[in-house]
Amino acid sequence: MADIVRSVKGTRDFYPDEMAVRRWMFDIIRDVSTRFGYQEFDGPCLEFIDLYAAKSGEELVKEQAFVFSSPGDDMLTLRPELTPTLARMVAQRQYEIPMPLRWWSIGPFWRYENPQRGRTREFFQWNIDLVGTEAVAADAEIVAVAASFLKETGLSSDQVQIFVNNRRLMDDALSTINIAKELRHDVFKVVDKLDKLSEKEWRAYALEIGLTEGQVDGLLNLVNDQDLFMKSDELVEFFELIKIFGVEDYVTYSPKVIRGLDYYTGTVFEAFELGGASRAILGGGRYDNLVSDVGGNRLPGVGFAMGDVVIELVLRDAGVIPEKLGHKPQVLVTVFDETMLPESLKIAEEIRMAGYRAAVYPEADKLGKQFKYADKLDISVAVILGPDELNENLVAVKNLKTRDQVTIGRSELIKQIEKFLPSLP
RNA sequence: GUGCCUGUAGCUCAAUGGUUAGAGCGCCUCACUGUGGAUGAGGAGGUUGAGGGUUCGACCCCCUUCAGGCACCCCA
Repeated sequence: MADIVRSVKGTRDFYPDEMAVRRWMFDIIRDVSTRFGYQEFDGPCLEFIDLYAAKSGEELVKEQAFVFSSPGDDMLTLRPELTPTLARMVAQRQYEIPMPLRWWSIGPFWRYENPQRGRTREFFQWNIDLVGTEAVAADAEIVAVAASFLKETGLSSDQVQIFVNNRRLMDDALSTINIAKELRHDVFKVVDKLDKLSEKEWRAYALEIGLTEGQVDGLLNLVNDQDLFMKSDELVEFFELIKIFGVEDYVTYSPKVIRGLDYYTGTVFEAFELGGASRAILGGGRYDNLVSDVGGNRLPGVGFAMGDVVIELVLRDAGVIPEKLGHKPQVLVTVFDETMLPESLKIAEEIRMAGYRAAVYPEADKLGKQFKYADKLDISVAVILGPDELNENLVAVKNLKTRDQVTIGRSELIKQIEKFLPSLP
């Protein structure tokens, strides 16, 4: 055992049970994305480091990306996020792609961080973007997609909420309490920290970046004003539209949501598990310059990203992951002895043609062992074909759940299996 | 990058510094050569993460190192 080469730190093995959960989540993501008219796309997992130098947060590339030189001495990186790739792909065909474009993607990403609960070094991320429009309806649609996903997984609006704010509104509001423009970037960071620090620590942090006591008080009033959104025509319209999308239960205004990243310009939002850990399930917002950094013309858009690790924890905690996932065989065809193997194979093929998942025990062995095997795989039906049955053109079918066994004519086989398999999972 | 905690059988864990490191579960065999979950009997499986030190004696104490977990940082 000690000789088995271990897996790379921060990566995960997906055994069939875990893979089934991942498949289930990804299927919901695909269903929701495509239902809203989004097209799937993907880029390479390897990119030149230059792609990220311009745009992403400094720390993301310098300290959190897997960077290495290729045998040809190119500086490459395993993609830590999708947006720069999306920006490049859009810029390359900026005047060919019909705008606005609706694209979505799910794939692996890598960040060199210390793994802990809810965070790995290799993870999957769902990205979805609506690019080429500044319409508020686009913002509402993207949030509606996020809400629809959460709803579809079985999470209730008591368990999860999407909090929405607007950077422009916050900018105006900060002006009313006389916070200088140069401080905005830092102030956004301060607001972002609000729920992560104690009030005392938070106040100290706010003062440290250069705010006065009066400004800190003003800021506190601001971020506790649940009606602040009424001062923003954009947000008023946004929430009207959210009602029409039918997801208003899942969406709330919050002046505390601001997002750390610099490139957001308008609507910003984050989904949180309520009551549980306060880590964001997904986050996104409106940006004005998707492609200008990679050499395109100004192109506004709105989108969000969701990692698979946190959402899976939330889904697990909420107990909404279905019990029986995956595609184990439904029927095991036993092999009585070596001479019977061809007949068993024939029967299995017959069952498959009828649309059931059937596996043949691959060799002749004690029936008890074969049953035990079926048991461990949670297979519900076994087919037994011995010399007695073969001589009279019969076959025995056993319901492993109820222990009922019947011997019937070969032509009745499928009908009997149907009786024993109540519903297709 | 920083801090804290933990490494003993496949898994979950025991074992005052003192014989040959144990248990439950799991695994294999048999009771049961045409029938599984139960029961009983037997069996396999360990360089106690690795290296060094202290000691008459180390799973236990000390140092180093590796790995894992958690938290900070940052973010999905």
